[in-house]
Amino acid sequence: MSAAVINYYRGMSRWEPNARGRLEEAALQLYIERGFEQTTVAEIANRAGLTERTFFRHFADKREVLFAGSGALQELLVHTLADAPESATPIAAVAAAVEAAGVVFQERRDSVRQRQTVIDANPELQERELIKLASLAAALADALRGRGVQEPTASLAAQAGIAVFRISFERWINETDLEDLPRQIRESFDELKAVTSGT
Amino acid sequence: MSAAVINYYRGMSRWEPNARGRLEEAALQLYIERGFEQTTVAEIANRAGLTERTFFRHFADKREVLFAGSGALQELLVHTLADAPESATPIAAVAAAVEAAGVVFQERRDSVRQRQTVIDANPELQERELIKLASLAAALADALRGRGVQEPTASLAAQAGIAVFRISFERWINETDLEDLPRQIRESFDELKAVTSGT
DNA sequence: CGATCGATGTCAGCCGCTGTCATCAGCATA
DNA sequence: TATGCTGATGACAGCGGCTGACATCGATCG
Repeated sequence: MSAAVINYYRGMSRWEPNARGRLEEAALQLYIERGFEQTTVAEIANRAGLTERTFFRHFADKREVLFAGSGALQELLVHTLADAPESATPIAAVAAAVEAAGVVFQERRDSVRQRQTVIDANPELQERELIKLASLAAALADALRGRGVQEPTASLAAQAGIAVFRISFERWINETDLEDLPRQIRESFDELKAVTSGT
Repeated sequence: MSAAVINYYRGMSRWEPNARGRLEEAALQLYIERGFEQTTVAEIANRAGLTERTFFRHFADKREVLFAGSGALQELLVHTLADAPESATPIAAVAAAVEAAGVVFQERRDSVRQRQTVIDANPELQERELIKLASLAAALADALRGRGVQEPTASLAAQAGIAVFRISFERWINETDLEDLPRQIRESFDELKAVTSGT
């Protein structure tokens, strides 16, 4: 309809390109403007010039639109871990991967913060974030097993790494004076070492 | 209606007692029989002799009915941690709390397993479980801070403890030959120590 | 040129969940 | 004993998330 008219005058293809991206952008805007619960999927689709049905063809549910980048993050973690020297201990390999993720987050601090503000304001979104983090931990554990690490060592190292990331990330995003996330991550790994050494 | 009739003949109060418990029981049964998604709240309420509306007065949503016990678990963790000797290190205090939880789970292995089977079959329930675990970790971190432990040590020790619990629990519930959960927990704490010592 | 395809639109419908008001036994209190 | 209040439940309407089924129509391929 309206998109078709635009296309007609522009002489372009049937649909405006990048429907998925437009939906992501519209959703983030609205979640910030009105809050997650107060935003309907119909409103998001409308702002993107699409219909509600199309939204659900691109995203499994109303929450998932905020987590579109988690696949890429998982790949980064797994690849970085795989590239760690064979001699690296499990926790060192995990630390390298988590630190690499930290660098990426650091580079996009503003948008990361914006998104996190939305998530922190809504328990449903926190649930989704937690299961994504659990999925990352599972992927790390898998990658470790691929390097010959046995259970439960692989799962423990992976979970510990994700826990370190969570805690470092939270401090980095909340406290204005902690600007260096990778550094914060390194320090938290050291702190974890100190904490566990005194069982 | 039907409940009123029953009460009339029994000469008891207006409503059958323990509505909440009946709802929990009916829900678990149906989730096992047909699966979580295939069960409607109306069906649960019906089996419990109540209405859908009443279900939502007792539980915030369809998932929450499976997590009614999490409050008691949190209290157990916090109290056990508080009772640990003042001289105990943070991780040792956390270990004591998690181990106490392990004992409780051990005592109810059958019902725990049944419930976990339902959760493992459904991502929505896994999300809820993860946020409950995160809440437990937050409570442990709080309790540690109450003992004077600083951040990020408190959060790290708490998260590590929950990670150990998760991994131990998973192994305990999936492998028939690992019958002793508290023992599994102790061993995982030792393993964590070994893992982190080699950064 | 015609067939097929893929992204989107349209519509009907289920179900989770909520607000609102009614009901009515039990209890307290006059 | 009569009266009024309370708290748990029922009844009902309605919104919004989400899905299945079918229609549309430019692009692409043979």
